[in-house]
Amino acid sequence: MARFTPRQDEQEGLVENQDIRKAGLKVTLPRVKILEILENSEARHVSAEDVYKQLLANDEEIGLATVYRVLTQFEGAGLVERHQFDGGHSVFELNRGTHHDHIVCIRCGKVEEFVDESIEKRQREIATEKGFEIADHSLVIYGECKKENCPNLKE
Amino acid sequence: MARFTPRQDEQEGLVENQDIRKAGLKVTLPRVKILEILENSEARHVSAEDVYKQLLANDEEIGLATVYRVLTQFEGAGLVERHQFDGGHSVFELNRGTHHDHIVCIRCGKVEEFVDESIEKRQREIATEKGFEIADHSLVIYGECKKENCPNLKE
DNA sequence: ATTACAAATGCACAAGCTTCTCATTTCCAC
DNA sequence: GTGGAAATGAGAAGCTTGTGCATTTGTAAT
Ligand SMILES: [Mn+2]
Ligand SMILES: [Mn+2]
Ligand SMILES: [Zn+2]
Ligand SMILES: [Zn+2]
Repeated sequence: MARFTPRQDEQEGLVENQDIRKAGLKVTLPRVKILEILENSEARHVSAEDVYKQLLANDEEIGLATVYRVLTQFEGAGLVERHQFDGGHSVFELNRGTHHDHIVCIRCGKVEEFVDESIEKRQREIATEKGFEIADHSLVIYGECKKENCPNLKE
Repeated sequence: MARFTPRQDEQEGLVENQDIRKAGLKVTLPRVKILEILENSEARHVSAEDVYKQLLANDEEIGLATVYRVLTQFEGAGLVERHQFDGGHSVFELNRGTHHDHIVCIRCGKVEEFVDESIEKRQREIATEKGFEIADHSLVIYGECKKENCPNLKE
């Protein structure tokens, strides 16, 4: 009966297992579960602690150290991106292949995304002017979202 | 002879003592020394640890906790600005009253500054589009500075 | 100059986030 | 199925930043 049992990744129709392999990493249960959480989580931008708490809620016995290790490896492999919004701790999001910047509500923490080609272009020009070979950039706008939408302002 | 002894701050021709007072803070030796370091330090952008090490080098007996406390108070008073470049720890710089953004060399850590009004304007427009009341923003370009200038690339 | 008291400091300690250590377990090529 | 390298879990440790408290310092009024 074992002969016709499909492998788990085929069974569940997941594409991410191949992504993990492509990154040169062994396909382990923690890595698969963490990737699932990144895919399915309500919030697109999550901290390591957020991922860990989700794992606990799903009764997965995965250590916090592993979460940090795996997220860092996924970052190195280009599977996820790490951001450092003000406040010190990192947040991660699945790399969907399209660059974007962020606007964050300083009251409720909501994160929205945007792309502006004219800003991108000016950044490239500035780097060139300064003699820098640009590798990356981080643009975060901080503000207060609309009062009627902001969960931290119901008075 | 004491009658005609000028106060120390007049004696040294420093303007910052008044700035500290204007912020509603007592003019204490640690605060004066820390402000001096921010004014005179070679690097415009320094970490709390950098400031602390400078103090030690100057034989000042000022605790690291005081450095953090004072820098945070100066930030609150608008005397200094705090930035969170990638890497986890904060860097501080004297507030010279003019907003600017930063471009950082990922090899040697060098920081240069720039202002681009078209980027500033687009940011304001994007915030408005998204229904955010803009409070602040952080734009950092990461790249590699010119090889002949980069101290971490002499081969 | 002395006094008087709130404010600030230094030290030790603690919090919060992240990384490391290492014994044990898991994946995977054979 | 087995072997062995790679990965994990649990906890300790590291790093930056903040706090509690006894002591010192700055300030303004004597
Ligand atoms: Mn995003
Ligand atoms: Mn600057
Ligand atoms: Zn909000
Ligand atoms: Zn450089």
